Amino acid sequence: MIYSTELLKGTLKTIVLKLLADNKKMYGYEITQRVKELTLDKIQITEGALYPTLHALESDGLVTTETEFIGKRVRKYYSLSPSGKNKTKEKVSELADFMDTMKFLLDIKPKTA
Amino acid sequence: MIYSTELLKGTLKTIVLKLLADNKKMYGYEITQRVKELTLDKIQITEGALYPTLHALESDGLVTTETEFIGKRVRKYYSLSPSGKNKTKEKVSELADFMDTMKFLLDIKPKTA
DNA sequence: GTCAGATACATTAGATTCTTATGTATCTTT
DNA sequence: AAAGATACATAAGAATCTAATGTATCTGAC
Repeated sequence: MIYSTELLKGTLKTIVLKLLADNKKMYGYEITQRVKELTLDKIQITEGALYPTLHALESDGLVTTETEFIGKRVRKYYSLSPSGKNKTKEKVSELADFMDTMKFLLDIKPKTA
Repeated sequence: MIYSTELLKGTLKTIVLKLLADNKKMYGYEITQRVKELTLDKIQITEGALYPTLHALESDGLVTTETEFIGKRVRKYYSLSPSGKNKTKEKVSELADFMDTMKFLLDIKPKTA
């Protein structure tokens, strides 16, 4: 199963932040591959979604970047800033809370027969 | 806590379908109030989001409607069609699966120290 | 009896966030 | 030499929400 695309909406930023919190520094392509691998291909982050997200995180001051050259090819590493670490905790706990709420909502029993 | 709005995206249709599956028939305003009540105000469905969603479900043949008059005021009840019932099962199980995947993803441990 | 707040429908402009497509360039494997 | 993987990026369009606005009726408090 590959999830219908609208489910990912709103969770991408949190996923990226959490991965950076766990891995110190990562680059864009690596993030797409890691997510694909960890979710057994169920979640595939497209580059058109990822790069704008990374740029937004950077302009919000949540991540910092450093560029490396692998041969002649550029590789741009992203790391959490201090405020990014705080934001990650917020977003992860918000999402966890939201998922609990949703689980409850999807298990509710009838009120009217 | 009230969830940041982007989280709701993609889950609204599923919430509505599930409520209809559990309650046979409901009207729009009732749905907003029920969700608000069940989630202790954490999720508040706006009318601007709900009504277009209900109309879309209807034009997709997933729900049927019947109009009632309460005094002079119109009340429009929505009920699941047979295909709506199948769709509900699909969407609920997809969302449940997605949430499991997300929980795993948000709990992952570092790969690189 | 009137006025505020709740009930109940609906639409629209604008924001956000994604997909799909496209572009550029390098590296690796056959 | 060519195909596929690696690696960055942008842009047009679709989808889905918020916030604002509109209309109208009902109810309870003063």
